[in-house]
Parts: sequence; C-alpha cells; structure tokens
Amino acid sequence: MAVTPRPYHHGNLRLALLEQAERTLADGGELSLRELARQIGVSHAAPRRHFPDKQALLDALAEDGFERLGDALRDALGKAGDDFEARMLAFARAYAGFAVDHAALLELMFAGKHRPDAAESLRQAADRAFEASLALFVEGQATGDVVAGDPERIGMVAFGTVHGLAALANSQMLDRAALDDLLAAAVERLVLGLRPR
Amino acid sequence: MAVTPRPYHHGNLRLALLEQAERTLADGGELSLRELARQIGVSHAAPRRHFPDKQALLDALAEDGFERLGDALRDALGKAGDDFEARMLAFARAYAGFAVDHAALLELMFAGKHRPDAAESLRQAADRAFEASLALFVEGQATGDVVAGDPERIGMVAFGTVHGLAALANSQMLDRAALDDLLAAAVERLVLGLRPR
DNA sequence: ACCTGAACACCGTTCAAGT
DNA sequence: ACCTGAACACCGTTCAAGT
Repeated sequence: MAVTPRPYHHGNLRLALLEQAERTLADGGELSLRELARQIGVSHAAPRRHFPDKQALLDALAEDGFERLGDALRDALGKAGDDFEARMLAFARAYAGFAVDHAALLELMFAGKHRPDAAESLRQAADRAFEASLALFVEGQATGDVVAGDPERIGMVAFGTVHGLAALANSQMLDRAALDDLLAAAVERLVLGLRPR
Repeated sequence: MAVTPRPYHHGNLRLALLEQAERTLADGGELSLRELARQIGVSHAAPRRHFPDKQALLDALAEDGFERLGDALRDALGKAGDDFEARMLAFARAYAGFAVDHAALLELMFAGKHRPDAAESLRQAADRAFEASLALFVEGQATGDVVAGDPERIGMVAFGTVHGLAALANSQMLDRAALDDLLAAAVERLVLGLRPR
C-alpha cells in the first residue's frame, strides 16, 4: 500500500483544474485555487502556468457554461415539434432547467464584473447561446405567430423573462414547482402578447 | 495639526459600518470587514460586537436594500397616474433604475446563499418590496385591465421579467439605453398579454 | 515548458485581556 | 457593554529555483 509518488508532470492540468472546479461548483463549494491544486495534487503555484489568475479560470468556466447552455437550448428546440407556443415552452424549460441545475455556474456566466475586459471567446460563446433563442422568433415571424419588428429586441425580452424567473428561483424566492408553473404562465402571456393583431 | 486621538467608544459603530459598506459597494469595491474597520478607525475585531460574522452584515445591507427598493417602487407608483400601462412602465423603470444604480447591492439582496437560514426580518423586507408590485395587478384586475387569476402569479411573472432585463443589463449584455427601450417593449407586450379577451 | 517551495500581503474568525 | 491585540488558518499572487 505504498503511496505511489506522483509524476512530475501532470497529464493535462488545465483540463483537470476545469473539471475539478466544475465539480466543486456543482457541490455548492467555494472556488479556491489553492484548494483545487491540493485536490488535484499539484503545488498551489502550478495553476498559474495555465491560468494567469483566478479570473482567467472563472472566465474559462463561464465560456464552457455558455457553450453547454447553447447546446441545451438547441437540443430542446430540436425535439420540440412545430407549434410556436410548445417551442417557446421548451426553450423556457430548457433555460430554466440549466439555470437551476447549474446555479453557481450561471452566476459566474452572468457575473459581468469580468465583462468589460473579457476575452472575445467568452463574449462569442454568450452570443452563440443567445442566438439559439433568437432563431425561435425569426421562425415565429415567418409562421405568423410573432409581430414584425427587430427579432433581437423580441428575443431579449423573452430571454430576460425566463432569465429573471430562473434568477428568482435561484434566489429562493420561488421553489422549483412554482418556477415550472410560472414559466408556463409567462410563456402563455408572452405568446399572446407577441401575436400579431 | 496633531492627530486627535480617537475616543475609546465609537458613537454608533453598527451604523457606521453599514454606511461605510454601502459607500464601498456603490464605489464598486470589494467588501472586507477588516478594511471597513480600518476606514472607520476601529480594530478589526470590533465589528464582531455588532455583526457576529460577515454574512450578518451582508444580510443587514440586503434588508436595507429591500426596504429602499420597496420605497422606490411605492414612490414611483404614487406619482404614476391612473393608466394601467403607464403604471406598469413606471414600476418597471423604477425597479430597473434601482437595479442599475445599485447593482452590487441588488446582487447581495438576491444572493440566495444566505436565504435558507436568513433572518425573518430580511425575508419580510423582501416580501414587502414584492407587495408593491402585487398591488399593481390587484388594481389592474379591478379596473378590468388584467385577466382574473392569482395576482401573486401574475405579479411574479412581471417582477421576473423586469428583474431579468435589469440583470442582463447589469451583466453588460445590455447597455442602459437598450434597457430602457426593452423595458418599454416588455411592458407593452406584458400589458397586451395580460388583457382579458 | 512545466512545476515547486518560500515569501508577501491580505482575509475572516477566535479569544484572552483591557476599560 | 464595548473594544483591543495577538493568534490561527486560510487566501491569491509573485518569483527564484529546480528538472
């Protein structure tokens, strides 16, 4: 049972750090660079080779989060059939599901502190996630379910509504059951409000 | 120009801590208990007599924030006249204005981490702020501007929509001008969606 | 190129002691 | 009752040095 000495080189420390960080985040723990290094088995200064500072690691986590959020949204819409309200609801549920299941990660993604000087890749990942919802309204206008107008504006209102309800749920102002109910109510009202008249 | 020695007793350390904390928050700084104590001129352990730990100070700030938010909402609605859409817009602008002007404080208020075991007074302050929006929909139902149904559900949807757009603005996904424009669009759609048919 | 280990300047929290 | 000062166990960041 001798402790096998760790090799000097760690296989892929960058990836190991990101994975360990996501695990810690999912477990509701605080992110400490030193603690991550400890769990992986490298010195506390080793992460510096891969992330110049803590914010760089947080940005990488956020970027990955936006990619996964975009995937989840596209996946949900891909399975949602043709009815506009059904597609809106699928979008809302997918967004809120991600938000509730990855509350700490979502907070990082929207932290905003690291936005003025954020990496271009992070900005792009966020835009790509948002585009998944944008497409929904372009479709809706084509099928006559949605009034004319800048789809980006309309999309942002819908995105904001769902984001807001998810944020309230993550703030414990709503329980999960109430969230699902309110999402349905919000979607119903949004669909009515967006219909051409 | 001799430095006048500080008296042993500080007049009202609790209040001084809260005020200094709000100032720091408004300036975009990080909150450090030790730094607050330093700025006020007491030892780093002195705050402990008034706040058992850092979270207790954060909770007190959040509670004060909810009270001021409620005041701002009630004030805006008091000045808003009778038209339902105008009142909705006044509410939305007042909420978003507070959110943008006190971004760091809002984050504290909705942190949620400190909610499961939060003080009852904090919960009540949050509820009271929310009630300011609730009243709007009870009115709307009385005047026939809003469909029947649980006003708390309807209120939460509206609250969530405005909260979400403000959160996106604070995440730098929207600039201030776009926020105001989107609030108006969201309110217009909400009002249409809520109308009895 | 990648990592270590010591060092620096911070934290929040605790506690015996002072007045 | 209210505050101090030293102590403890942490942080993130830096840097000379090792391989």
